[in-house]
Amino acid sequence: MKILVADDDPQIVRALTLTLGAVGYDVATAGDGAEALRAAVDEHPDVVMLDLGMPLVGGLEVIEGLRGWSNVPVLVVSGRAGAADKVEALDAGADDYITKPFAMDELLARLRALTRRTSPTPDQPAETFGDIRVDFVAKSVVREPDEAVRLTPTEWRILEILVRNPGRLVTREDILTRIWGPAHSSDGGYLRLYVSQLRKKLEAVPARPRYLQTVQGMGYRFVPDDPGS
Amino acid sequence: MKILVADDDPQIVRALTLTLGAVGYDVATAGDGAEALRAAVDEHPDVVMLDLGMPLVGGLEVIEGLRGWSNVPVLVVSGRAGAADKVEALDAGADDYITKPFAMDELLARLRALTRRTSPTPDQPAETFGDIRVDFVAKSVVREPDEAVRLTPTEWRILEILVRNPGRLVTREDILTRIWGPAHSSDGGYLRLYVSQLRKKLEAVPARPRYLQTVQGMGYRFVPDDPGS
DNA sequence: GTCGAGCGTGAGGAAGTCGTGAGGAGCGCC
DNA sequence: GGCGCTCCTCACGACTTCCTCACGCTCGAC
Repeated sequence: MKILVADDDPQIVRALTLTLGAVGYDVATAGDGAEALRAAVDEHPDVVMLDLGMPLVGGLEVIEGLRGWSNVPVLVVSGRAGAADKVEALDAGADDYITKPFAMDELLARLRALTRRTSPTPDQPAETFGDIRVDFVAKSVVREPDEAVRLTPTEWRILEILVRNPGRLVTREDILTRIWGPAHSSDGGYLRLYVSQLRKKLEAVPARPRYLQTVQGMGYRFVPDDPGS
Repeated sequence: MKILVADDDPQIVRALTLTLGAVGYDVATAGDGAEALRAAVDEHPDVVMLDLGMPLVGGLEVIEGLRGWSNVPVLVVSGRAGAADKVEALDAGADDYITKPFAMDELLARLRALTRRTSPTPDQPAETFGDIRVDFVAKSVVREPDEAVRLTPTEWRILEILVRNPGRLVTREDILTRIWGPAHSSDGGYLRLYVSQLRKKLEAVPARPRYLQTVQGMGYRFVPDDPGS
């Protein structure tokens, strides 16, 4: 999570850099408006903290400049407490406005609130192997280039467990309890069936599985493509 | 643009209703937290204004209740000016926090800032598929070149959820809670009905849906046109 | 070579899910 | 009150999914 701090007071910049860095933000800084715009282009911050009263290019102009091509969340930090200033900044495109002096707690909370809205979907959304693409977000499986593969809910759940553990052995018992609950810890024959159907739908040669491999007496293992070969 | 105002002081509610109504908002009101949650389910506001100090069910609990199934923007209005209160509310899921007494100008500006983020879709104001054009801004559907398609409010909401998640599977449960509130997580048969009616109005061959596809046992999926073919 | 355990796979019935037509309740509007 | 619209209930047929059963195969033990 990268944040751009723009303020013409070096002491404030320094204090914010330290504090924000300490709580885990990646911090970029700018000392005036022009620098802030340049930094926004170069660094692609996830959120911008902006002082209104900067020399040369003011905070308002920075907001307007940003909004031309980006919708990164902007938090304005200003010494001016008047409603007119706030209205002006917010209507120019700022997302929040906090007046100096401020409590660091509140600032951090407002930053969290701003970034919360824009950050979801951080992890790996998909996995591909062979000509198959498994999209965990869309919950869809397609055979490249464009053929949808239909899976039943149970098939999907088993595939997800396996593919989310690439290279690792997943015991039969593990899969059974995760799908049918703790009561089913031994296979009545259905797991075999579903794996069989998955292979029929996904493997080029179902009889000789390349990706959904059986480990005798233990369970199953998803073997991803080796990018090295 | 519909706004839900929740405050236990009738005078404030009255003042806000008048002012917000005058600037063009459609206003719903609630006098306590329980009422607020009920109104959120029934009215589906585009933004919620929440007083923290309400009797019975407090503002914080309302936020938590809302966040279980909705991500409507929440602006907290409170007499408590301490940083701790702000942090608590913002971290509970509120998007902004303003202290009483406040300037009406600023309140309106903050509301504009909040709704700006969520109402005009960040990417597209409209989506087209087949000979159908869905305009999110105008909340209208037309069959090209010029025939308006009439949707009921509920139909529109379901269509919007699906079309705003192109290619993604949307769980039946997800749709149900987002439209009928957290109490309805299992289908009594009405979702099926509305989807059926949507298909009748939008699909060329309702019996063989091209765009509004069913995923057995899981939910529905909007499959957009493939621009590549 | 024989045997048995573990696994893959086909067939088929039970159970559940989905689509759709008919129709009643509630509500605002004339 | 009558009308039109929307929401929701109910019921039934069609279809999908789940699971059982049975049988054949593979592979290691002896």
